[in-house]
Amino acid sequence: MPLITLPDGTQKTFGDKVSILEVAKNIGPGLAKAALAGKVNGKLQDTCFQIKNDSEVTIITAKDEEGLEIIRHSFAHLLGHAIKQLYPLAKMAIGPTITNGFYYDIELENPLTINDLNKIEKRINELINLDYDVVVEIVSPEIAKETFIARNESYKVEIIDQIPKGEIIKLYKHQEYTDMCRGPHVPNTRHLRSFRLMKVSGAYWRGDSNNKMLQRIYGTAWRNSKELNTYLRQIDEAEKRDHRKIGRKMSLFHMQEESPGMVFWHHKGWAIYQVLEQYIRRMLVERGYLEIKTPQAVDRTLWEKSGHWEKFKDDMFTTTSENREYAIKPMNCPCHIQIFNQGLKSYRDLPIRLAEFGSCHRNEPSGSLHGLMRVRNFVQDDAHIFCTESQIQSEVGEFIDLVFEVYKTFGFDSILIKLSTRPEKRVGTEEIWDKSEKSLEDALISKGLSWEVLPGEGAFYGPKIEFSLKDCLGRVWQCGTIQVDFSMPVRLDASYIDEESQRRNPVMLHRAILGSFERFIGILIEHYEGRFPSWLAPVQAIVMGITDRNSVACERVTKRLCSRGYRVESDLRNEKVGFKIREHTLQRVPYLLIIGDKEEEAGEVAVRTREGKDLGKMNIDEFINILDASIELKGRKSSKG
RNA sequence: GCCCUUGUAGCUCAGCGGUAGAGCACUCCCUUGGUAAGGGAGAGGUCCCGGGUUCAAGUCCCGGCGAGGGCACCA
Repeated sequence: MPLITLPDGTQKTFGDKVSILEVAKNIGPGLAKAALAGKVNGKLQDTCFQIKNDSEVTIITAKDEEGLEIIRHSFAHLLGHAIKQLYPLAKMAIGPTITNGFYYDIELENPLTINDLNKIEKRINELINLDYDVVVEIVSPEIAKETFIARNESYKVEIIDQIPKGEIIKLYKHQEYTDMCRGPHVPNTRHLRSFRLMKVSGAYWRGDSNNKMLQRIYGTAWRNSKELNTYLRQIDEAEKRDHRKIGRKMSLFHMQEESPGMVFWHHKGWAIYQVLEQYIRRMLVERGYLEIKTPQAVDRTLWEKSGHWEKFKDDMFTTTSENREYAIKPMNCPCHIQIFNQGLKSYRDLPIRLAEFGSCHRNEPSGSLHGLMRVRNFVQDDAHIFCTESQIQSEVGEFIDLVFEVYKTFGFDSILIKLSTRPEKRVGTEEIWDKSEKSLEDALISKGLSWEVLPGEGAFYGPKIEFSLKDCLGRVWQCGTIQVDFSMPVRLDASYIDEESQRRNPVMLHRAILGSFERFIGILIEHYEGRFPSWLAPVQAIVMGITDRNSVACERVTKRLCSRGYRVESDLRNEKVGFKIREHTLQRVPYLLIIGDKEEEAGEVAVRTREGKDLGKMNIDEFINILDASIELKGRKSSKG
């Protein structure tokens, strides 16, 4: 007689066994109807699962996060059901859940189109309306294999072959369709209502580019139509913020076929870029960094020495001259070591922090290019810290503080930290890797931070910490990084003289805060939806007259503001003021200054914000105070900090 | 790089075998108007590039290049 303990502490006994559904029924018919699955001693089970021993049981409904996960997973099976009805020759591979939904990888003769997607969606809706039961069957791997061989599902057979012998397999039957899964799944399709098939794309079997490419159908699924619609609206919102669209509308930059993956910065985009660069430069100078500049093209031999040639030669742009082969630098570090290597260094000189806003080129695969986010030519706010082993922790610690301070300046206050450890392909001994990984961990601990470990994701020369920020739509962007490197200084003969007059190799810390300027500006465009805070706004104020009688006064004000270093333009076109206000508001100019006869006479300007707020009339100095305060705040959410 | 989609005016898009279209933007004219679009006229295109099919090709087919969405990659 199993003793069932419910989350609220209530205990119940049943016969010699009891199913989760029966437990739910016993609690109440409403719960039984809503039950999607159960958690028995912490493990999720189908509602038909028979409990034989004393257990803690929780009934899972759509209200639970796990319930939503189950709904999404079941939708993948339902998609399979519809697919096999419409395309009997389809071979189903895997259909997992993902953030906001699910996908299914399928092998099909013909490529699916948007039309097919509509057709499949229609069929799914027809199946949903049948409210059929999903039946679970527990079988041996042998039976499962027979089942899928009979169904000509070679991918499923391949998966079964990798399941350890003796393990049981659950088959989920959606009428004539059979799928295989750990489960649990919803007991009936009436729990599956709110979904949308989003897109089709290619995806390699088992994520390996040597394998066949399958067709992947992405879907989103939710508890109810309200949640679904909220999600769809969110996607629209994200689309409106697309930095490529806003970049064109605001004339910040453009790209063109002749140089794929490289940016033509227009003066307005470049203004943003410059403000960022000056800001970071100032932060670095305050912290003892030395700014340098190194060559764009460097002889192949240096890249061979550094180890980059072997691993990345196909991903570098190269050029030749007089029988010598050069690589356009894909990164700055080997060059920074060359500067470090000039002159003998003492332990007293360390740490040496060399910073460069170095333009790098990487021949990224064409399919990976994406607006400003993934380009072939980029500039990092790059620096390399040469230090002793005992200085690592404090240097990493100081860097962490710097990263947090910079991100706060843009209003990013949710920062995720990841620690990437040794990858398969790597240089350096195990001992060095142990030491490097530990020093990063220790620095994080000393700052009281929590982090996620990404095993095997480190660079080939060392482990790294990555800093990702969440933008206003909750999207996560990886920007900052700090990487420990014991290898490169050895490979490129960097050394210093220690306390005992011994020549030693310094440790090198690679680090960046923004990552690439290109990407970071892309993130900012989307984060602010083009409404840059005043310190970044390409045009901080527009001066416009009511009639052309006011043009001279406008020009005078513009000139005065420009001469003080503000980015200000006048709009003297023969248009009504309403037209100009509309246009510059759409151009997201923070302040609109209007001068009519009255203002001109009083030596004032009427100030309106891009939010449509009327700040009233004031003289220029008063406006300068407002602008200064706004610039001083930068992107921070309050004037403190 | 791989799969699918896609490339027409500065921008957003329509046209899908038979002499290139719209809206906005642009130029000129009228208008000098007080806080999100005043009116009129005009100019503007090797329909991405190269082949092919056809009496005839933005339109159909093949190849290249670019872009979009994914996958893979990301020092």
